[in-house]
Amino acid sequence: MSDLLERLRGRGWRMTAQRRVVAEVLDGDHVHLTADEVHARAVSKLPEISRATVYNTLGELVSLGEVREVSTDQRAKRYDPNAHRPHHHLVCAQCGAIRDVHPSGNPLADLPDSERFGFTISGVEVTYRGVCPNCTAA
Amino acid sequence: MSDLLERLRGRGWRMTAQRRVVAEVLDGDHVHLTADEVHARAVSKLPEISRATVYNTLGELVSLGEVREVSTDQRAKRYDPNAHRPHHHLVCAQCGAIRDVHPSGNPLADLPDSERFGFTISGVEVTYRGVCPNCTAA
DNA sequence: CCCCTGACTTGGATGACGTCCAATGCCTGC
DNA sequence: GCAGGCATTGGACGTCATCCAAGTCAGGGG
Repeated sequence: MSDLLERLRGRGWRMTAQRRVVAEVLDGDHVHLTADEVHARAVSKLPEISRATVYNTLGELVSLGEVREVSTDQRAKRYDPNAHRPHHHLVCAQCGAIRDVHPSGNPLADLPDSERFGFTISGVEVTYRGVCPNCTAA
Repeated sequence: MSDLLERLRGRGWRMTAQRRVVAEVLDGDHVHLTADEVHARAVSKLPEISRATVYNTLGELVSLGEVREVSTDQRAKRYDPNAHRPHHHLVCAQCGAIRDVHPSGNPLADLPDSERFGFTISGVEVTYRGVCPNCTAA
């Protein structure tokens, strides 16, 4: 993750304790925290950090392309630090668990011109829904 | 749409003026209204209808499988009366316009077992993003 | 045809999530 | 170090949605 911090500094990001903590919280695979969860974890490392700063920082990381914003349900947005390797998501309908997945096909190729209605297509998101092993067992 | 009303009555739905109006508003292709838009249109036909009733009725139509809930952005949920023919969505990143599309591939077949993490997959949603002809021109 | 009952409707309170703002704090280049 | 400007703060505000208790109404039984 420190490479992320280096990269950001290189882009002229002013480094502060708050931003460092937020970046640290967003580390790892299959991490998909809500803003509130990020804030809760950040507080445990830096008690005086405010919600507004977490929202600001997350928004900046998204604009910089370092973090992806994911809406798997109609609840709070989630933040996915795995922004550099394209992937899609698999969501448990019961507990909300999320895994990153890499399907083999190319959905963009599957949309014929006749179904594009003159749009200039720029991207596609795929969300698989199902029930995770834990919830199936229960 | 009256066939929808017939079907619902057949399932023991108590028919009321409010429900009829909501069902009428949700008619047509490429219709993806928010709850508030549904309410606004319903009010013009039945001035005293309340927001709560619109939310209740939309929720029931969704449980009955007659309407699909769609979250194309992180704003308000949208309601899609085209629930019987499977399809995906194409969204304009600028104006938010939504079209129903029918890609040729089968995304479910594109997810190998090794990428299923033990989940029991039940469905998949695909959202194409781009810019519509109107916004491209502007 | 009317009445009764349980389902439906209402609107206002409540809650989750996110944004905005003016005042203050504190990086960083000089 | 100092200054200037970007970053942080927290509390108000906004949007979308849900909840609730009280009143209303659809439609089957008599």
